[in-house]
Amino acid sequence: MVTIKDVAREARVSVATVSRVLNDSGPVSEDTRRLIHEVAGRMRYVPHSGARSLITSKTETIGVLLPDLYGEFFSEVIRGMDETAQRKGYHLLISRSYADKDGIETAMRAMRGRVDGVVVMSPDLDAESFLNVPSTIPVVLLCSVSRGNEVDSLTIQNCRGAREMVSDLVGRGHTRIAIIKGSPRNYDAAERLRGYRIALREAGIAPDADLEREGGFTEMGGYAATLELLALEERPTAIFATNDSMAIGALSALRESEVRVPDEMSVAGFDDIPLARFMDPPLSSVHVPIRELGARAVEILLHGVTHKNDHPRRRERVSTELVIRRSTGGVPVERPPPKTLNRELVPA
Amino acid sequence: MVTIKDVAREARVSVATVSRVLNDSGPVSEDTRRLIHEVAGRMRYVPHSGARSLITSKTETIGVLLPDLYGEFFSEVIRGMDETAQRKGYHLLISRSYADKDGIETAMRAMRGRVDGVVVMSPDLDAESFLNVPSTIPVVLLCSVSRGNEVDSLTIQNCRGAREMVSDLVGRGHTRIAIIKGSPRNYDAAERLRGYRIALREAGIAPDADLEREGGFTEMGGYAATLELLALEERPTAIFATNDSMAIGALSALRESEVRVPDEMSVAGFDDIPLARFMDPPLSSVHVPIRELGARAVEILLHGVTHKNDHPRRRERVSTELVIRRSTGGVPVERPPPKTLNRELVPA
DNA sequence: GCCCTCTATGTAAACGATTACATATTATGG
DNA sequence: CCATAATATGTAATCGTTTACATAGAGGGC
Repeated sequence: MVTIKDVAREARVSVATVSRVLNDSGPVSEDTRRLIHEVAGRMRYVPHSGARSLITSKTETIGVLLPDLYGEFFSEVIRGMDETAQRKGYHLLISRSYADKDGIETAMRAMRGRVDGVVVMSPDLDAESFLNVPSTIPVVLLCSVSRGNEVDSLTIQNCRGAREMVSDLVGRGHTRIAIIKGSPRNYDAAERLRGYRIALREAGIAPDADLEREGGFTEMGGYAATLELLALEERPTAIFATNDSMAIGALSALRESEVRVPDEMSVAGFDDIPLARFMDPPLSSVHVPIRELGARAVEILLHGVTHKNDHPRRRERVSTELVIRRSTGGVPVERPPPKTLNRELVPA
Repeated sequence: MVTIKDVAREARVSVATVSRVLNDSGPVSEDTRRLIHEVAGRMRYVPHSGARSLITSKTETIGVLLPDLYGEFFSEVIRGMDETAQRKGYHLLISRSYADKDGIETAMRAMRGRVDGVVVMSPDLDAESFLNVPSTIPVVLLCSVSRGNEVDSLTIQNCRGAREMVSDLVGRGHTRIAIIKGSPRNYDAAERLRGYRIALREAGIAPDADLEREGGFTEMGGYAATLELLALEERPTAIFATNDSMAIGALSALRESEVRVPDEMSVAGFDDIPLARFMDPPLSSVHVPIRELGARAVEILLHGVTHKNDHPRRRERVSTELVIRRSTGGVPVERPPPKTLNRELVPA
């Protein structure tokens, strides 16, 4: 592998000069500049990023810690992250970690010296506990509960979104509204459940434990939960799945059971993944700007990076938007999602 | 940030001893070993991976070059890669690159010194041309045409899979079978189209240009292409979409046009993404072991890494399997996918 | 008591870049 | 024509590790 020394030797100059030419730093005569470019090109010299980052202490890489890589939601988040990261000249080092504290800590250790900052997406409720290792590099907590004021955080307006969706169902005459929850240890899931309960209370509808099922955020889970709901003495007339994967599972179960949607049963999801509008019937959902979520997380992180992690901490929450399609009795109109990302600061 | 020197000073030993303890290399007395562990733990010392990899010339990271991060297919591939990579102690550096030669070259340069090998997934037909930069690090070409013998490659049995699916449609009595193609520059797309044409020829069905539409591998593209097909004088009775995203778009268009599936129109996809079986009706598809594909790519790459890229090159192709569900008139039976990955060596 | 072999530790040279500082050359101004 | 400044280049330290080699002491066999 050809190094800067090889280039210097071949061009009969010092490594310093080569470095100066390649980085456009310091004065170099036009002749040597041309010469070195020619030699470097001919020798196919490629700088060793690892070596460079050791001395500059910038890796131009940001780490991403994910709980699991599953489904279109994550695919879109990563896409958003990669887009902005790349635009700002950064790379993405992705690591799926076990959601527990140990897993996160191990992963964080492994990232030392490889990244300039980390986006941690660990919906697990006690995610922040890994912060007893006060990290010197910037961290953005994504979709996680954040208690302390050590790191920046970015979350989804889960509670409000869920509440709006359930209220909308109420407005359409439903009184027996079931929910398919995610894991109780999952922050997003917990917040969406909270929104559901608030909406019911506001509508004066008594909660019913039979109507709260867990689906683990997977299609299969939503499918199974729906079959359970259908087996109830007194069926619900609407199902609010707390993410789209489960809603898709629900639709599948309803079709197999020959329950017509939305005539006999309304179904709503959460996230509004790109697929949602292609479902049968098109799925009502709480729109989350998924890509922008990833993009914004990277932006916040890079702000921390440029300020050497010595900046006032932010706590942001991105807005959701109700998208009513046919699965809850809406009319088939597609409005394009808003161009700008609506977000708000969350008081500590 | 605390370095190995700090630990050495605090423990009153040399850096060499600290290094030996932390890596379990060379003899160290039990006393010093305990001492150093204690000190390192107390000071929260974390080795700087960048510095280490500079001297060991192992980064324990593998690069992944993707054409685009879109949909469940990529999400699953990455998942498969991450699983095996992590199991073998490697990280994933992911980069979405413009599919052209320049883009790949730039991305490859940027990875110098950051990774021990690269999985390049560039379905673009002239992907391998970037190899005029004879890379010294191992490369695995994933889902790309590979002409030379410079690198390992792993592909999908596209042609056979497509051929089997179309033959199956023929066997069910269809003679007007449309195809929704991907980009002609896409290797997978081209091969699937080839399989379709072979199957038609075998069945003695004359090709019909009207029945070949392009959908760009997206839901929207499949949706639009289907509307075009429905507008034809003489409609097809079956649509073979060359990936599931387009098939989902097709189902959506058919439903809106009130064409019943499979009674009036059969629909088949390719890839068999996890969602396929939850469609309405459940989507017949050519099953591709997506996660295993990613996993196997990493395995092949790591084989190259351990052999310092001085190993006989492999050219593998993973088998597909026909999965007939209701969208082409199948009966609703779900068989679990095979546990082991079927693959074969491809002669050069 | 001597030599050899272990074991435990330290010293210093890498790895491949960047960059502060020193030095040599040329240009400018009086 | 000399002092000074500007330009061009080289030297060597540095980043945080690993590791080959050197050294020192302990133990064992003769």
